[in-house]
Amino acid sequence: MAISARNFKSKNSVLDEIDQALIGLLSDNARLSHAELARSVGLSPPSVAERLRRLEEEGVVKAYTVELDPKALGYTLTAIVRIRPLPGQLHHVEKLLIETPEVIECDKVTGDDCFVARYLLRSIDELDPILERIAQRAQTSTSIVKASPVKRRLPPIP
Amino acid sequence: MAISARNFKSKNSVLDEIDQALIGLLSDNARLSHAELARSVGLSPPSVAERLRRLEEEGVVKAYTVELDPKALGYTLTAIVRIRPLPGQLHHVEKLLIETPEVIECDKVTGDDCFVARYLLRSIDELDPILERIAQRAQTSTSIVKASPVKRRLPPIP
DNA sequence: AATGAAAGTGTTTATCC
DNA sequence: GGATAAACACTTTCATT
Repeated sequence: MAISARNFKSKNSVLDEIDQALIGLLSDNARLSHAELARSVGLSPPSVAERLRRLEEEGVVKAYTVELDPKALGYTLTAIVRIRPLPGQLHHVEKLLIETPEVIECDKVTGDDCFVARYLLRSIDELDPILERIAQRAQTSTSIVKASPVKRRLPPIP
Repeated sequence: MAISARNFKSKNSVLDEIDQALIGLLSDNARLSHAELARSVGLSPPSVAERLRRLEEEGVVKAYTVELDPKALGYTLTAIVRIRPLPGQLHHVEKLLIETPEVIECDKVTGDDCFVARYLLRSIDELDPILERIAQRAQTSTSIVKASPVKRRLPPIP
């Protein structure tokens, strides 16, 4: 069988306007009922349910999740740290990053800096102790986030 | 709104085990019904509704949102770009970043590199054209994401 | 803070187009 | 792909503790 219409679709999903509208609505409030979504897009609730089922099945919609406010939990500071492990320390450093709950995101990248990690901190005083363990096994370069001109947003939808 | 007793409270939220469980459940699936949540934590649906209402009011829960899979939309590549605007170009560069839909996240940071931006790309061929406009107004340093040892996760909850 | 009861909504499945 | 209808489930409000 050649590339089937369905496989083709799932890897190159072109979403119609209604799918886009549904995703837009859910990105604002993932708890909207099928009934509310249906009223917004002009379909019946079962049709909305079926579209969401398909979007989930195709893997376009990966999850519905909750966004917490770090400030409300006392995290007043975000730091972005570039990390270059010392020779032989790569795996240990990676394990340390994974096991540090203050690291809320970490990517392994090309280039001299092997990792880029995002830390949440309660105060600037926490920076030094938290980086200390890693500093023994890696060179680090820390930037403090002053503002976020683009907060996490959706990928552009084809 | 000025600083109020309520804001104060929201800055020092200590969540009990049930609130933590609710957040944990919702972070896996923000569309779970109050009834399902209630069964999981051993409360009645109205009690769950009231706890969520409070978490939202306190600002701990900022939003319920949908997570899309960039791969399913054709974005095979993620790049992290550090951007140092040339003299006088800071605002123009910032505007450009905000208006570029491929930039799904951008922070303004301390240090020589003024911005750190996360780009989604369909292929490596897109990198050069997309950076070109910015390259006229800033020095850039690009890292390609090879892996993500820590995918976006929740802040540690007190 | 939490509950139970009741009225109002929403979901889901089957059937049809 | 989408609609309707009916059975079932959930949500929300309120009085109670």
